[in-house]
Amino acid sequence: MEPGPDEKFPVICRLKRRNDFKRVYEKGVFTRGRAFYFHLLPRAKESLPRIGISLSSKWGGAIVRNRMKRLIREAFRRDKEFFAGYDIIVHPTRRCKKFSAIEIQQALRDDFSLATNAFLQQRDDHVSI
RNA sequence: AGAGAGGGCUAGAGGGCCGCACGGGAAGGAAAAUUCCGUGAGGAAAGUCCGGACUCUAUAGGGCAGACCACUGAGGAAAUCUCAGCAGGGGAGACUCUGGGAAAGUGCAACAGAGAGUAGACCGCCUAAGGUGUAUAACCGGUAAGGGUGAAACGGUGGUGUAAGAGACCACCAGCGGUCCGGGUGACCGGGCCGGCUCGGUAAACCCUGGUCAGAGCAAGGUCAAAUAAGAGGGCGCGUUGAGGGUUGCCCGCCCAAGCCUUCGGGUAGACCGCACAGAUAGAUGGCCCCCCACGACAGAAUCCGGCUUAUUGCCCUCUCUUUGC
RNA sequence: GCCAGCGUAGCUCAAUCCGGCAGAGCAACUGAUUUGUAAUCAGUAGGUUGCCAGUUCGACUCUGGCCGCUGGCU
Repeated sequence: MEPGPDEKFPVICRLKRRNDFKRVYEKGVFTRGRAFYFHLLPRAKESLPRIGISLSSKWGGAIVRNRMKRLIREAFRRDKEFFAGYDIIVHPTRRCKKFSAIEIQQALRDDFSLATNAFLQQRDDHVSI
């Protein structure tokens, strides 16, 4: 019985270890979107994506940060297939403070597709050089 | 109706789908996944301002220094805690704020002002006695009632008195000290008598009196695993003339003592316990829809309790003042 | 999470211990000098002393509470 394309278990889909974060920061690629910044590191194809969220205390109070993390996690849970094959660290910008859940989901999709395109282009450039 | 004072309660409710953390059960050799059930943020979780519990390092003793607290009674493990009271200040009032000692000593009070603490004479007032003398009143002189300065000027009012005045003297009042009586557990209150006639402010200045106090803090601390275990420079000392360490900050005294201190360089940063009838270690409470209402404010546990302070939604009760009407 | 420290002119800092007119340098502005600019000289302005209470006659200073910033401890 395979996990299937359901909307469950973001448990093993999270970056947990300090080493995991370190690897993404050091070996991954940094891209800027309109509402979110990403650190990306590709993994094996079709494997489950893993997400980490980075929010400093300067971003807001504990309530605001918790809410942001929950909304991002919810959007990620809904669209796990879309992010498949990557380790992702998300940095929300101040712009998404006012966003609702739907807006967050839309912005996350848009910015992520932009990021992957840029990433693939960068890699192709590297290969061509 | 408006303005205010005190106290209390509350912190969206119900339903559907999906999802998260922990615990328990089913099936399974075990783990993961699956499925069922239960539990799952606050009145301030916040600030870290007080006090503890707990843990480690210590602890023969003495002195000095330091920190904190301070009306009375009760509660409390304790507290910059709570309740009730007392005194003083603020307010028109409901009510509220503050709380040892200034008569043990030292210091401070800018500017202004004559004078800022046994001080003082700028303007003013006086010519009785004494001196100079131009014989008015100028000066020496006397005085501190009035003006003026200041936050504050050494009691207030009235009278006697006097050259003018002054607790110099008298009456009343305010205040101080002593003593006696009565009330109260007490802080204190009320009254009588006597005294000197007035003795200021500041202790959130030093200080005095009384009381309390070892230091650090769960990133405390403990167990396991892994890694380096290799060095280089500088300083002091090597058996009683002893470097260094411990003993609260300092001193005395005491104890240990052959290696110690410091700078650079190198390595690991995982798991479990601590840890909870919510409870993790990238850190759990969310999303969508229906519906009702006041249309949802401040805001998220990280060792745990008792308080304080600050932020903030809606409502209720009691009371005060002002205005208008009956 | 726990524990410390700091907020003064646009900037860097004094004055705070022990309360008594809030100052210096750079920067800014105006004038002089120069054909013009820089440098130089003379002058001017700029402050809720982070905020709010309290003690005091009087607070940058003392006391308490908030706000912001910085650092240390795994």
